[in-house]
Amino acid sequence: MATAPRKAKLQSAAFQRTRADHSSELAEDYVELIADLIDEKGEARGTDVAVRLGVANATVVKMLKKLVERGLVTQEPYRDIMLTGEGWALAENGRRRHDIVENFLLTLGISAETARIDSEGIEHHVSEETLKAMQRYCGRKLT
Amino acid sequence: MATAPRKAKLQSAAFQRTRADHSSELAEDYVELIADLIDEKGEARGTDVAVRLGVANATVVKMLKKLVERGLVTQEPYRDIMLTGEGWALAENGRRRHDIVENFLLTLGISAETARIDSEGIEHHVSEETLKAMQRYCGRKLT
DNA sequence: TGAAAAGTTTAGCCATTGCTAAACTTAACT
DNA sequence: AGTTAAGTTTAGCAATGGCTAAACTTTTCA
Repeated sequence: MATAPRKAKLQSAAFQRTRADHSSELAEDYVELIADLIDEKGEARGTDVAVRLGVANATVVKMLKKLVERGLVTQEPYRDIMLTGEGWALAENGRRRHDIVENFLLTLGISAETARIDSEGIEHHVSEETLKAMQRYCGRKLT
Repeated sequence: MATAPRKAKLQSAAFQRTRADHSSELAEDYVELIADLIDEKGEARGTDVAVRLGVANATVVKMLKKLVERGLVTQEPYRDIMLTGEGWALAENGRRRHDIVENFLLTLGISAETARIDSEGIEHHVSEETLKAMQRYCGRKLT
């Protein structure tokens, strides 16, 4: 049943990188969404974030505190959410990666819906080298 | 600085799927590694798993309990780790996905090292549709 | 065989990311 | 202005996946 014996592909470094990524992934998802809300509506409010993420209000509040600590977000009590310069930079970078991956999948012939979903999962795990190759494949620079 | 206003790409369903994936990802990484160890050395022992994953022994023990509960692994105290049929199936499927993704990246022209790392991060987030497209692109069936 | 080494398990701790329910602020509407 | 509705925050709980240290088995080898 098993294929021919193979070397274990998983090495501690790769595994740990993947684990560590998860926390920054989350931060990036929040920050990107906040950026989108600001661009869309002119402001980002806790409730909107909660609804878009499918998460409770209280969870957003807690997460925002972490993001403030990390210097990505600023906020005064009961006021709307703002991004720091660093926050914007992170959001822009996330959008860039996302767009490259999604476009690449579409170019590969993936359906729009699947491309959207897969790129969401994938965008945080692609190296710059791979992003470059994807852009090359699409035959255009997206950024 | 921001690109033109855009619709928020992130929808609650996609976000939640990504979150939910993380727990099965972990399970799959453990199970795949156990399968590799069995194929390589004829048996899988806790310490090897811990070393390969860069994680403490106790963490492996705890995780194995979860995997037993999920019906992927069987184990008697102080004995080595075995996979159930379901465990093997999961491992095989993980290997399949991994191989497709890694091969695809190599075909794209990515360096071996980067392909290995990126495919590790990506493999859990690609739909069957995308896997099929990747296989098509490589011009061969890998499984 | 019996002591030391190697490996495994248990116990108890911590951080993260969720949740609900209750308290508090701000905004909105008579 | 005062009441209600909407939005935000706090408090306290739960599950996950880590950790160390100490206890316990098994294996190895003098």
